Amino acid sequence: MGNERVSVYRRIYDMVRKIPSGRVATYGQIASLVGGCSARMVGYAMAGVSDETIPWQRVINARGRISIRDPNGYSLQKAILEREGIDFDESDSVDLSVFGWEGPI
DNA sequence: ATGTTGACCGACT
DNA sequence: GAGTCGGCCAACA
Repeated sequence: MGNERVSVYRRIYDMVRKIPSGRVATYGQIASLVGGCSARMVGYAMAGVSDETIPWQRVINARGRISIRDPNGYSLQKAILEREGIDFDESDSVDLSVFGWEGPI
């Protein structure tokens, strides 16, 4: 408790930092864990990331697909995730039951 | 202030 | 599977 001083964005980024390499989380999952924000806010927060220490690439949508519309950003995210060991099936989707993050303990 | 646009989501057709 | 819709809410014009 007692973290109301910290902005929601900061808490979103802190939660995203907890996702281990080789795992992915969904926007809604992060929003739910952080509380007080919607999946849309998480997506918006990810879009503005410039900090190298934030593993923004490990956040994908609830269907297990990459949500970036820009083709360059899309292939960048996919490439990084594949390098981390994430598998994409023939329809470019990740099996969340295999690679989905279980959450912070 | 108002309107539009998103790296969303779930329900529906 | 593909579209559409309403709800969500910050950022921007």
